[in-house]
Amino acid sequence: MHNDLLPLTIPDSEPELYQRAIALAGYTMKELASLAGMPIPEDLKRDKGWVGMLLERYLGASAGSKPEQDFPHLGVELKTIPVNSKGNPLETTFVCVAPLTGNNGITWESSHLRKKLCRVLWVPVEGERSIPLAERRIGTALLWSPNEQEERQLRHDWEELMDLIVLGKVESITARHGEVLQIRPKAANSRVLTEAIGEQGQPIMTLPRGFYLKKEFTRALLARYFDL
DNA sequence: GGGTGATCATCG
DNA sequence: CGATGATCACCC
Repeated sequence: MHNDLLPLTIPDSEPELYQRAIALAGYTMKELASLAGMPIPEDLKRDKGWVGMLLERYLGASAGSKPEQDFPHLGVELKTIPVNSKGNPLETTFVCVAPLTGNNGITWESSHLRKKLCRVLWVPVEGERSIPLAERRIGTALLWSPNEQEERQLRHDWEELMDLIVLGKVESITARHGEVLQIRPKAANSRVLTEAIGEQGQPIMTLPRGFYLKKEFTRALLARYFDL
């Protein structure tokens, strides 16, 4: 362990960010939390974002709640991804909130989702519940941008899902829509409501939704780099 | 309420 | 037993 692992500055270039991420590979949550002076919860039941926050700290991401990328000056988004012993994702990946109103004139090119996914620093983390949180290890990070096929898939699903939203069919959307991208609830609980477009074009109140990447999509992109 | 970080837990 | 729908904590 070395204190160089915990910089107090934000990275000023993409290579620097990448080097910081790579340097974390192999360390356990216990080691990193200890050096950062962060208490470790027993599990993630009530601290679901804990690993993400820990990594933000080590990589110099501007913490907090911004609809922007984690590294706006670099145009890079940070995502931690829980994986099993084979390196396959254990969970889908939240990308951003699905906009349910104000979508006139919004295109794939101008979409929030495309911006978030144009450059992502993926940090795999052991996520199996059989491993105590403190003993889980960081994997080897990778910098990714969608290739032609991935962008095509994302765009296709995004356009299909956004069409349903704009046409007032948001409440008929299930997680089964979309090949690589899905829309699921994203809220504190099922009583939370937000405005959307109803079937007759009228305003309705509905559960807030988010865009999530399906596991097969992230599995494939991780493998694409692993096999290099 | 609407964002950030995500995983939980029930059900088919 | 994996995926869908639900939920947890914190910020402003």
